[in-house]
Amino acid sequence: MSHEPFPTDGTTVVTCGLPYANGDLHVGHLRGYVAADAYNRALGKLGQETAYVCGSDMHGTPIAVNAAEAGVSPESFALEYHEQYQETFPEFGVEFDNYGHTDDATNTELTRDIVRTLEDEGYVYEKEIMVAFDPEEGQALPDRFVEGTCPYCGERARGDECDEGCGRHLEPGEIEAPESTVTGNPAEYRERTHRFFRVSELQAYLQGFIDRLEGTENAKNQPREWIEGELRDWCITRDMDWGVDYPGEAGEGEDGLVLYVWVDAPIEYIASTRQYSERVGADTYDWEEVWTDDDGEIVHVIGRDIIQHHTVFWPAMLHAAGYTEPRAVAATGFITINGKGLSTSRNRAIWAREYLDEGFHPDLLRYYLTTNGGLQQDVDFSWDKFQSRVNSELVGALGNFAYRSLLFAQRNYGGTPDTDVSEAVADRIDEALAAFRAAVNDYSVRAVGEAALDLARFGNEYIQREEPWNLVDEAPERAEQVIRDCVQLSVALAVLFEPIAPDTAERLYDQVGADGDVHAVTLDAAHDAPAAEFGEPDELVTKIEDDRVETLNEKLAERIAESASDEESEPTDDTETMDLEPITDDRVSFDTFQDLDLRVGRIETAEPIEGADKLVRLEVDIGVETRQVVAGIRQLHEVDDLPGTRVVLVANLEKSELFGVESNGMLLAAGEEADLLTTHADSPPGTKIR
RNA sequence: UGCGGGAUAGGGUAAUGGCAGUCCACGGGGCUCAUAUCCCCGAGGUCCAGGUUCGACUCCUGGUCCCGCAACCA
Repeated sequence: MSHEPFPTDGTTVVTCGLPYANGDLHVGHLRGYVAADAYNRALGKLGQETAYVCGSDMHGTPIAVNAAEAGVSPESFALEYHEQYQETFPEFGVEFDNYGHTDDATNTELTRDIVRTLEDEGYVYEKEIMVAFDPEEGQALPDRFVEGTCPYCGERARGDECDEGCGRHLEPGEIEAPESTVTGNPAEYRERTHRFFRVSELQAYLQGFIDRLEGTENAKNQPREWIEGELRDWCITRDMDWGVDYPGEAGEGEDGLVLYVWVDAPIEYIASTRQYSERVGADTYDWEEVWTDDDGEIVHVIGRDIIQHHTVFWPAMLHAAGYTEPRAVAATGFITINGKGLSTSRNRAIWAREYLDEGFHPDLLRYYLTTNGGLQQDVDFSWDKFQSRVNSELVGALGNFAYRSLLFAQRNYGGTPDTDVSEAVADRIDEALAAFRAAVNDYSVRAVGEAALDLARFGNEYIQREEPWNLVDEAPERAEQVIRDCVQLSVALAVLFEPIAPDTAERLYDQVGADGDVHAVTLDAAHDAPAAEFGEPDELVTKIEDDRVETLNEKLAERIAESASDEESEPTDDTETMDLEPITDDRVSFDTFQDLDLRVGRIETAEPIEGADKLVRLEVDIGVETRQVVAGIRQLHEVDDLPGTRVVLVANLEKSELFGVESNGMLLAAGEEADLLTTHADSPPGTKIR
């Protein structure tokens, strides 16, 4: 890796975070993939040798669990999404040079290879650790699938950290009185041999790395404190079936261990580059030049939730295994919908498929997502803003300039007037090219888009100021000059805008009859002469009408409301298909039941707890006193409707604290969705339940 | 609540400690080849409270709000 400005002599790879093959694509995903695609295209425009690769992340517990629920193998479950992604990306102009997945042979073999190297280099050690095990389910319970009592302070704690008490990190096996967080079954410890990666030995290296790293501010700063603090070794194996088998001597995977998903996932970046290289030949693009040579340039575009993996564990692995370190990590912010957090479960999302089905051109969304805010900023999506930006910027500024210029040129000259571009306009184009180059070196796709839009605005200003329509008769030479300039500006716009809106750029390039492939040319093509003759231009971008936006807003609102009411009706509709837990065989004595002090309560006040999805803080009148209780009941119950509701409260449950709010008692509620229990006559608050 | 990131006009985005600028939207006026562009005028802003300073969006202290990760009394 160099720190020379782009273009460098080295070979670049641009990657984006692997989509997890577990659900449909929405605008939140698209933002990162489009940004990385645009960035890669922009690098190409600078003449940088580059490739854009990615792949689906197929492993990990959530896929295993969801596949089991769907009654299919994890492999076919994940593959189905993988294929869907593979089809969808090109529809948005996101064109990977290679798109693989983490379960293919290239990746699994390379992963085992790298792990073996880590072992050979002495970065891996075995350690016997006690792993929590659910004997009834016959299932190991890694990390947060177990909780119990902290051996240091006696507080309730998670398997890996005493989160509520002393805050200590807990090693597997330390926690006392473990139980499964999935089934609630008491867990027992079994001794297992796991493998650890000595990240701690790479601390000095990582400190240097983070100083060299380029990219967005959040990616460069967030890991600092961690890298400069105490680095712990990293357990890289898991007790699971689904994943890359650990490269064991006795036969791979024989001991039932797979690699932690965060080991094989980023290695897909390398594997995918390699697949590309092998397909096109090393003469065209050599993956080893990127990943093992000093002048390979690796640029990761990721979501800001996975910064730590890409700035600590990943460079540690690369360094220890003898690979090139990343030059830049650019972390994108998130997408909100109408100012609220995108939520797939509540259907508050704009789905990739939905957008296309509405018939909008992909370039419009590409433009919106890449230029609405800085890369690391959160960006809000609304159909209103979408319309406004498309109409005023793409239609009004860029589309209108190209259309009026080319139409005028075609009608008056049948194409490009036969004269040279003025020096002033050539200079203005150079200015735009410089802005474009600076944007790329700044990892700012937003500024790439701005460079084009600014030039379009200049074009409108220029043609307006010169009024060629008044000059054709009075000063024909002058008119020719102006229109020649405007046609050249259109050529430049096509070249500059290609990374952001590849198809729009291609159509514009066609309209001016330019030679060559606008996707392949470099920035100097902005000065290339257009065709002497070309036909009448078409509208580049279509305006979005108001009633269209109204309809879209209604659709979205309806859908969100619908999915909320679906959730409400689900528990009753689905009783037949629901897996009901068997009635437990253990009988309890009446005395044991008497130990519970259950009371009728009436909710007095209710307010949501900041930052929690389901929790609500309640004041509950139980006759003798009013209790503050925290309950996770927002799936089914509107916070505003709660006051006045009669509920059943476990009054003598030990106190606990959630999100920093004390909970003094527990409400009884049915099922996963927490359907509240109530009384049907009018027992006053405080009445004992028996 | 722990860790981290962030906050500049209605929406974006700039400003080595030195006149808060710019794009879109908004109000008024003008122009018109074009999918209503351009020009002129106007209204509107540094999250809050302290501090350092001749001078603070910028530096320091405290707070508020938003977001991510973790924790979601089931």
